[in-house]
Amino acid sequence: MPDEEGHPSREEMDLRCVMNALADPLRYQVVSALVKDAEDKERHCSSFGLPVSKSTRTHHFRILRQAGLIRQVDRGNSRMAHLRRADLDARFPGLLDLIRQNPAALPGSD
Amino acid sequence: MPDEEGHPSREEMDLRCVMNALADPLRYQVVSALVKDAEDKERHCSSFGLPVSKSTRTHHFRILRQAGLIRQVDRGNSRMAHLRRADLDARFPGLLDLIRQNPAALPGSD
DNA sequence: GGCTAGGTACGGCAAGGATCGAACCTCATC
DNA sequence: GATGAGGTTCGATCCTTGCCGTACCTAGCC
Repeated sequence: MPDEEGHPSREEMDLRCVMNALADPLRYQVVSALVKDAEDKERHCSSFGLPVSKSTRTHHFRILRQAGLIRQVDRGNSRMAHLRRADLDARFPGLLDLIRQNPAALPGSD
Repeated sequence: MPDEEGHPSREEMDLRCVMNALADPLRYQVVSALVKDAEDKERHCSSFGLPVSKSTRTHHFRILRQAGLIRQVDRGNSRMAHLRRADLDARFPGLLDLIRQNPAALPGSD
């Protein structure tokens, strides 16, 4: 079962759940940005420039977290997100390569 | 641009569109079944045992077709579907392997 | 030609989910 | 302790979409 913060274990990850998370353009944009980052780089949840309100952002990050795509950790006041690269590579080999080769069409965020 | 029947060319395929198509359990089930089949095997659209009406089936197959996952060809009265294996392997290498390794949890069809 | 089976198109209904604002919580800072 | 920034939760709204039935089209068959 997922931990208290909703992170599934590597074995619990479900491909359809991941697909569903990636089907949304905002969420794909976040994951695509994380994939391009350096290994395990942590990013502020508000650093992706999502054109939505705080509550909507929380909603999208929860879906990404519950799908197992990202891990969120508390850093004092803020919350940092980073790709679960090792878990994803182990559980869904090739997935991150696919995303890397198909970057999100961002409105000027490259 | 897609042809008259809505099949996108290999270059037109969009990963998010594919993800969106695969996010639905019924559609994932269809693609998962096709992936397990022999190379380029054609299947009757009604041979997947989808628990929905004809019109809903048409709806789902259209989405799969427009995403580029399957190709539908007229065979007289019926319409046969087959995986666009070569196109998918070229455009999204590793995707079909992911699906193959994560079969749909079918209600008694294994 | 008439019938049937397989598919599609259309209109409508209902569930899911993307969105927001407001209220609240927590931590860091002053 | 007060303040402010960053996040979450809640309730409401609205749009998408999965679903169906009906009507219609086409091909094959009698």
